[in-house]
Amino acid sequence: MNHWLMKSEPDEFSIDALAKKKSEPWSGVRNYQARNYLREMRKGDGVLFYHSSCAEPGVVGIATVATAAYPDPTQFDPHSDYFDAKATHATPRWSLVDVKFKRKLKRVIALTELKSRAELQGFALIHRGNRLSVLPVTAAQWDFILGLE
DNA sequence: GCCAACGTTGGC
DNA sequence: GCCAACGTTGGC
Repeated sequence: MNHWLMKSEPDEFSIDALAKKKSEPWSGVRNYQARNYLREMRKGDGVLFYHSSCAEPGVVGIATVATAAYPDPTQFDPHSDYFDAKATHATPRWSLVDVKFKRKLKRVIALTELKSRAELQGFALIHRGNRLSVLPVTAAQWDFILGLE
């Protein structure tokens, strides 16, 4: 099993929204590196749910990858913000996975706290300038972060 | 294929 | 709201 971190703006889609919906197609990723990580995901992989662009950015919950990657339907929808005229059903460009709620953390593990930990200095999230919305997490990083809870 | 312009992300 | 980082686009 692999581990990942997925960012979401809580004003758009929060951990509480995921809790209500149980499972959600993670549409709208339009970055090739992030897309490639989505394609590497397997059902059952662990996901740290991260709130970005908000008062307290940080890890707020745990989710599970519920499906392998499949074509993101919003790329074919001309009415969608995520429409991509260059994508076709024969050659889809963008992928998504379904993400299933597991649980909220007892507290927010803030970005500032993650940055302060020597154990996480190799963690992609805390590298300055990293804007990827989907990131790999090592088993050691996963265990350490959840150990902070 | 280079690279300047532009747009987006996201912390602060 | 600012701005640094950086991915994408498009002219050449």
